[in-house]
Amino acid sequence: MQNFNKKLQNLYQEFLTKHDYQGWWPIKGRYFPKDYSSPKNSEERFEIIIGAILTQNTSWKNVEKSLQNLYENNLINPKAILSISNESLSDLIKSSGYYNQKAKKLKTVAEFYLKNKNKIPLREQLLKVWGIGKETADSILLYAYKHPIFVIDAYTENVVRSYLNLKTQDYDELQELFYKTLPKDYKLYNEFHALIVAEGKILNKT
DNA sequence: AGCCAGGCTACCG
DNA sequence: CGGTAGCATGGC
Repeated sequence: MQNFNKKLQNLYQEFLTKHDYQGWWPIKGRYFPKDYSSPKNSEERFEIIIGAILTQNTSWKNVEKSLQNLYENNLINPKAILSISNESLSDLIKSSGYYNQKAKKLKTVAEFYLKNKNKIPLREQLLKVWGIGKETADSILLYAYKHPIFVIDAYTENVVRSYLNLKTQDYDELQELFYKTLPKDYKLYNEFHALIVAEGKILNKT
């Protein structure tokens, strides 16, 4: 077990050397390596939340195009999202796929965001929102609210399996692994998850 | 020309 | 309950 902890901690350094700082979460298409200050305001926070929805089972490349469309129409704020029709909204986010579902999800999230204005959401509250599951909730808590929450995704499962020879697919179990092993530091969790994605992308091709 | 991407919901047995 | 079809575009 001690050995396992050490392996996981070493993996962070290893990936950092290999991939360098990732600069997550991107704001307006730009990454800021080694800068963990975003979101700097409410608009950036809402942009991250929108991105977290749009990227569900979808490559970030496709999401960027949708976000660009939303900027151009001044839609990176909850009130604007709520005032546009479902048809127009889904049209703007078409490149992200599942656009009918996601248009609805964006509205549900916008409503939640307005209702809890200036409040930090709890994980259990986020999970009750239609369209937000564990990974999206955790991404929002980590990247939009800087909470020390470790995000688990398909890449994480893959990386843990190939580097640590652990083959669980259970979200909670995987998450617990990281909590038991790493200090609760949101910058560390931010970088580590981004590095796992960088590594996971390579892993899938080989 | 398939297969997959920074998942989630609804429904099935 | 656990398992899975459906959602849908763009890139490789």
